[in-house]
Amino acid sequence: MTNKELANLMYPSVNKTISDYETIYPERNIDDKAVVSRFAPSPTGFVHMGSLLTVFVTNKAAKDTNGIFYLRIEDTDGKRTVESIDGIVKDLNSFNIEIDEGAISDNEEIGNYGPYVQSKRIDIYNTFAKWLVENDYAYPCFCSEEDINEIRKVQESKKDRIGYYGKYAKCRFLTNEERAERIKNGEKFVLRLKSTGDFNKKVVINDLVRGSIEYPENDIDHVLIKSDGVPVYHFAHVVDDHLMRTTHVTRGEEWLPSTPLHIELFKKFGFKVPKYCHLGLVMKVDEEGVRRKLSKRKDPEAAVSYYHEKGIPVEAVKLYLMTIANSNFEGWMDSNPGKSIDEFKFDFKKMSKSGSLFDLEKLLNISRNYISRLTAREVYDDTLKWASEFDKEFYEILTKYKDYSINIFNIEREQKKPRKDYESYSSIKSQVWYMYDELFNDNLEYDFDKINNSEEIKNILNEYIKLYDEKDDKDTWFNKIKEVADTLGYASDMKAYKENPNNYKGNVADIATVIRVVLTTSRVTPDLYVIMKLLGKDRIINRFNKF
RNA sequence: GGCCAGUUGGUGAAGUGGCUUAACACACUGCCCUUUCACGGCAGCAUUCACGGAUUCGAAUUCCGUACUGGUCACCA
Repeated sequence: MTNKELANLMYPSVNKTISDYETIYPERNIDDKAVVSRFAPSPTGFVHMGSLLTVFVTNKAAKDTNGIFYLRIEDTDGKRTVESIDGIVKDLNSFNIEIDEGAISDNEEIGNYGPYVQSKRIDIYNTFAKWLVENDYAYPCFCSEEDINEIRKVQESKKDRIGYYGKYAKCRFLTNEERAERIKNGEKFVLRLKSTGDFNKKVVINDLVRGSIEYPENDIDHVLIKSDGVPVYHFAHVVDDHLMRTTHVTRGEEWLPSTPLHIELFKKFGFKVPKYCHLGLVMKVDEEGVRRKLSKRKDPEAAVSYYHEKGIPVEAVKLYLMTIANSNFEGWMDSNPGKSIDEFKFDFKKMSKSGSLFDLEKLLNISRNYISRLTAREVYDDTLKWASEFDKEFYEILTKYKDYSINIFNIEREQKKPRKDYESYSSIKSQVWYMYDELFNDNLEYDFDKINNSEEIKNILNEYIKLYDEKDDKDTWFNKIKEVADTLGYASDMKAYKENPNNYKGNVADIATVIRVVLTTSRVTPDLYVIMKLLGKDRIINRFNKF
């Protein structure tokens, strides 16, 4: 019996050839240097921070070269419950990552190289599988799980390499007649590669991130198609990335060891091997001080939604990702102030080979800097948007006092080096709450410093309110605080105070602190002069009386 | 256990044989400025690049070995 006859028996419904598909999915008509790349997640819910880095970098590489970035859904695992892809699409959208082609919802897609969902490509895989059988590059295997375990036991006892290969690959030695017989009897089978690799020879992987890496050639007769007719990752990867004309395969470094298999498959088909970019994993140090992969299950900060809840600007997350992706990015930013991240040329070669530690501290710092460069109006709009979803109370206040809020956000903003105290939109309320009477009313805890005697505090307030005038400019305003200091026996001149502290009850800073704390409860606030201007005399008097 | 990769300060890292007495950024510490905080300024923070050996006039940078960390060895991706 010929291989062709066997192939027909195995894949009776196949009615196309590989060259048919080559015609349907022709080489892309784009520049030689253009990168065609993809994000290919399995549909297990939402996008993980590590994946987001991969997506980001992959997408950037395509954009930088006027290439194509597409989304392919790898849903070939029957055990993982197939969920909607909406979560993935939503997360991508929320980071403004544009998809040129691919699935855009559970039953819609764009682009001419689809379907982009692997479970809809079974006919294609079968066509390629059939070709392998015809050419003696693959064969049906009838081994059960027990058979495989048996083989492993033998290999372990002989200290041989584990795996279905060479003389251990029992079904490799069946005749086509035997194969046909068993198939006709309805026996389940998987399709296995008939590997021609030699473990003692080396194959070189030219990885864009890692340079050239030598591996032993693959000689394992890997399963290509499972007994349910669905391909495994390895096979789908080769078929899809060829047909979709992918030029750059970006994936986690966990795929490195199976790359020799992928290369063998590409070569058997006579396809061009794409460029590989194996990225280091994003790590974190957990409570026990152990360095490990950032986990979707254990680490809240692994989920992309965490950043939305926290109100960390999408742009800041992107900037952070780029700093871990290409370490020269920060320097580039500094020497190109105001330029968009889009103008930065990303380079795979500059990526770190080892997995980088996820640093929330650094992200927040970038976020602080980013927010400090926005206009007060932008801060208002973004915060309002955030609050509409995550803080209804604040949302209402912001809506009610729009102009007032914008003025608050503008404190010490329009200067060369703006204030950097908002690390996220969620943190803003806790820094400006005292500006709003609605939030100022309950359970006030005043954080006084040196002067904490209420009689003395009232004295100071009484003395001060006599002098306060809303129309004062900043110097006049401060001179009046000095005046109160002088009247009550505090030093108005800091130098004089430092020389002879014992001659005074305290100094002008203590007086300013009292006013500050009575108005805001806090010792730490932005410029008190501006705060008082914004509060207005009525509120000031109220708060003085309230104390 | 086999195969592969990685290892520069608290963190991200620059660095590809002499310009490195190891850049930059974050964090941290001290001082200064100052009505608080922040900003800013100044200073400090790895005599050393996991360890051992080799090559060399010279090594974080090349080679070998060891250790540690990570990945992988499924009809999961």
